[in-house]
Amino acid sequence: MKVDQRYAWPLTVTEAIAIQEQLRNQVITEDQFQETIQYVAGVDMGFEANGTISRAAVAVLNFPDLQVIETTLAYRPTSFPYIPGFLSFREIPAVLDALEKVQTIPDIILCDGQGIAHPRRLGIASHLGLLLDLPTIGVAKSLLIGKHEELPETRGNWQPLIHRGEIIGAALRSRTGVKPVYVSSGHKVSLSTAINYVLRCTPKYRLPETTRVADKLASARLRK
DNA sequence: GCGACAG
DNA sequence: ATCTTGTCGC
Repeated sequence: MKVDQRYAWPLTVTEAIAIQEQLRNQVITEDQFQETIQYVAGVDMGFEANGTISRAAVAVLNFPDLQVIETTLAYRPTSFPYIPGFLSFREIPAVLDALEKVQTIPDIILCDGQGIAHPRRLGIASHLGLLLDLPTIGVAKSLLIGKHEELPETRGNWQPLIHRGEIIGAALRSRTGVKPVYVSSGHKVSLSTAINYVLRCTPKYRLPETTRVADKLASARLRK
């Protein structure tokens, strides 16, 4: 798919904050996509050579069957350090490279990380969704900000994630008896819809099949 | 000022 | 994220 790569990436945290503050108002947290979802994609990142090389993998699966349709891989020098709250500036460049190689344009992308469950409401899922103008959902393995009540052990239960009196996402039990995942709107997807799709993409394991496939492809262990 | 802190 | 073997539990 075509990806606009003319985007100017920041070199400092100060510049990054300015970009986040400017983009946060453009994020849409309501459903804004056609009802017929045919393809869902997942992205995964890996790093090599002491973190100097970024490796991005994209997996496109059909929906709701979740059969793998296509996968792509891309490398590029890492240009931004890992700083909590600024993950997108470190990972999105390589992700865009991998997405450029994709033939099948996904209807929704599930990202490894937060959507609006972010200090300035612009986690990696929201940022990527804005750049691509595609619906995105944030699915994180751990919490960045916010608090939530305990939730029942059985799959499907969830509790709202609260930050400064706002519901920014949900702690969702994607599998019975395991730690919850943190779901939030990325762009053009509401929270309830996001939860719905995450559950439909999580038939067996804690993480969505999309990210699991991408992870397998980019697994450092298997590449060694 | 002291912790917390996506991947 | 990454460094890494076996091990506990359903």
